[in-house]
Amino acid sequence: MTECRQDIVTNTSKQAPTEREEYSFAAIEKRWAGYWENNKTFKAADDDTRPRRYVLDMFPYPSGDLHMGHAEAFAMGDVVSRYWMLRGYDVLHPIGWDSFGLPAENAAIARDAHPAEWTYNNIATQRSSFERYAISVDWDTVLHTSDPEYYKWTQWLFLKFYERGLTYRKKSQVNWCPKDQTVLANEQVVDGACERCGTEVTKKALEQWYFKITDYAERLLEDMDALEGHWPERVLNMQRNWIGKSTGATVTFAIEDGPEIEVYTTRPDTLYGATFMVVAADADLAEQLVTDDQAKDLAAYREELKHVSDIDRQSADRPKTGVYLGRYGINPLSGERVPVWASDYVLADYGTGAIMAVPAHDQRDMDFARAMDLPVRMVVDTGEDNPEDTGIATTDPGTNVNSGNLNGLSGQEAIDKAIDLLAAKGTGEKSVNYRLRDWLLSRQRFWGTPIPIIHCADCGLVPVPADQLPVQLPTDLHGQQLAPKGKSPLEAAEDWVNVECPTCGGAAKRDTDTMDTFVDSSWYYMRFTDSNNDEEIWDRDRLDRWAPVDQYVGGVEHAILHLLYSRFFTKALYDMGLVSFTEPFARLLNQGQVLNGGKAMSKSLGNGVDLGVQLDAFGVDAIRLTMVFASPPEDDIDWADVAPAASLKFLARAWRLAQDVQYSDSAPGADPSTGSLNLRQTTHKVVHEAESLLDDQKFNVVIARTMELVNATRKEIDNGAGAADPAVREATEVVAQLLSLVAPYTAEDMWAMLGHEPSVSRSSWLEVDESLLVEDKITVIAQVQGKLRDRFEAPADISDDELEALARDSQNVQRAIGDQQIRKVIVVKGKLVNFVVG
RNA sequence: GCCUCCGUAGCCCAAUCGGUAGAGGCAAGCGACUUAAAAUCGCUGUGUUAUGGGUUCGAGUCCCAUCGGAGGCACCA
Repeated sequence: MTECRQDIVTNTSKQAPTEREEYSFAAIEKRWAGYWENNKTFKAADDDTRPRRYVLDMFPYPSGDLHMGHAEAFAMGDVVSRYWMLRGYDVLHPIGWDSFGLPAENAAIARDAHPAEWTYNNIATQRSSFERYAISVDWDTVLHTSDPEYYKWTQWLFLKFYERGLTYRKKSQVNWCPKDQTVLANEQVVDGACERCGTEVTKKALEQWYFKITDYAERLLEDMDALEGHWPERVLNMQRNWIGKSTGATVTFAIEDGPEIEVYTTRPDTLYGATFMVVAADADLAEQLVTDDQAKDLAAYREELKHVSDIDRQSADRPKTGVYLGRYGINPLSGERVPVWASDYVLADYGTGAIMAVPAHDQRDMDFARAMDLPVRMVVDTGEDNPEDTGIATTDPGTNVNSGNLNGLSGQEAIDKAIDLLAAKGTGEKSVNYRLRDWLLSRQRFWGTPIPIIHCADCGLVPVPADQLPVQLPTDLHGQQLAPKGKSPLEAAEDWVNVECPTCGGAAKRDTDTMDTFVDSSWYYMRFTDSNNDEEIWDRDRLDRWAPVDQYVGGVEHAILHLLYSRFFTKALYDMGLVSFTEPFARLLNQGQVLNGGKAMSKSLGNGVDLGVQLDAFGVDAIRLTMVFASPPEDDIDWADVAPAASLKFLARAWRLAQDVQYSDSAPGADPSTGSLNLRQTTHKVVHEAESLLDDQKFNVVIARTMELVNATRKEIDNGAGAADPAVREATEVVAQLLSLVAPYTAEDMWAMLGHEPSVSRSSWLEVDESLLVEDKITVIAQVQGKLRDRFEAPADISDDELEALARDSQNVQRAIGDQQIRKVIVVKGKLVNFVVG
């Protein structure tokens, strides 16, 4: 931490180079190192004197030192934070670490150590790099999710959720990573593989802890409407896909000599085409339904399925398999008897785990029907070839046929009518389904928040009383004791596991699983408003003053996982009356990735670019500038395409402006209105544009405008009014302010050279003089039939009539019109005249 | 298969409301300074705005289709 920075001289007073020198990023970095931290320049005041803003970067995982990806993300967040500070807001810009997680455990196993050691060493390294990188954070807010002072409250929240029935245990077929030896949430399985290590995920029947996020599916979906325009379209789309809402009907089928079963369908209009039923082979339902005669077949089929991997199982073109259960169901509308089958193409945990199969209008059912030689009946005529003949299911809307009372209806009409008929008989109703599953939160690993539950043989699940929180991780486990064994390493800590039941005082055991680290990060943004509170989770007033986050910045890889979980937590806490808002992040910016040669940097490809090496070669400011200028923030940056050397050149060019002013007769506070009008117009135009560009997150364009201003100022110094001109000072001050958003060292140095007290971050933003934005002369274009024919200069306040007259006088225009008749003249004020002829 | 976004100069990218296609940078070329070079300064931008239609006085911008790229969901009934 700070002790790593002894080499750096700390400064607390105004300073500037005392004689003319060359731009040296190393010298400038040295001059300002430690300044902002020592002076708490970026500490949130929380004093109600100014409007507030809360800027948050997704907190880092302490995997080692900072890398290029951190450098980009934090450069973007800093632009926003520093800009708002310059605009006079009281900005909360906190920093902390997401410090629980597997890599620490693996490192501990490898070096026979405790995960805390590796974790906190890495945090110290990253902190030191952040300081060098000069991000504008309030260092008093630091928190680590692995600190007992933090996870105490994670456990407290877990119990709040438990009280409300939002946390529960359930046994089911869960995703299991054989390499990490732990269960995984649905969101952590990507293409059938573990999101973290890439190992193919298998299924295991286990009893695990869940959060009931499905209770919030509809609100998570609905509330996205309010985020429209403030979150990237892509992220909203991804979350909508993930929630996967569908509307249809649940339909009850009676079973001959058996229990009735419900099915879910989005196409109740095709009910008359249901020629068989299928239940999920791995569901209990299959076992309940199967007749004694068929029981053997079902058992054999289930055994077979155990050997099919998840990846194979999910591929749609795999031949359909299944087994007849020996039963018949009764179609509630037609009264028809239909056989009941079991297959793995029906999922146990979606809908009711059973379907009515309509082979004519669903390709999966068609494939099954063909494989098992089951009947196919067309009930919707779409005008396409009859699926009974082609084997190709038709799914478009059409006119119902062979459908009793539904005949002649089509599309939504038929669906509504079918539901009405079912409802009248009490055998079905309209219903909604979501693809979203409950969040599996328990993990069989050590380095995470312990689940604060005690298992008592007599009392069952007993929450750890609030006054006994936190349930701390044992500190005496290390090395191999932490190795994955398929059950939690905590089980080995016998002293820790065996406790008295808080209810009956009898012998009991602690829950030995730990929480998914996404639980930790679901609420950290709230804790940041009151990080050091050891009395309560947060002071409600403080939280309400700052939250929700005004601007959140982070990678799109969390589009579903973290962002969805955090939204869920916020809504659940709102319902518990613990917070007064329902969405955590008002605005979201997804910065792109930093690539190299078109590919993501990785060790295996050997194309990594080391951030430290870049910083040493070009300086912090040039690297930050390169990150921001390269492309729009959300686009990827290919490091092979950018030129940090050019950024460095530009910074030197800007810095020299300040030096020229410093060594001229210019004095701070000179009245700029006595200076070059031309340069002043440019300066005010640039500031004016920068304001809207920054609001629109077009940071790369802001840099381009700053470059223009630097060019114009250089020209004024060399071939115009000279360095002592007050307009040159004004322009250079604006350059320093704009640069302070991305190049804090250079900007601070310029500000000092211009004779101001630090910090430039605390200076006041130039108030745009509207009169300087008005141009006195404008270029007007003349068109004939929308084609450009001439352009000419005119006074800015020219009237439409005069403008038209001027255009008529143009020889080019007259030539283009020739002897054609002018039918219409369109005049756009101060811009163009268009003659419509013919 | 379904859903989103994107396609502008050799490259990265600009272009409020539909109104002059080019702001900034890279690369390239030329010039000034220099014994020379580096650094610095200056000058140099003609392109099917992916393609084809449509709307409009006027389309990079709006609509439709196609092609290409990126991403998400997917045996979800």
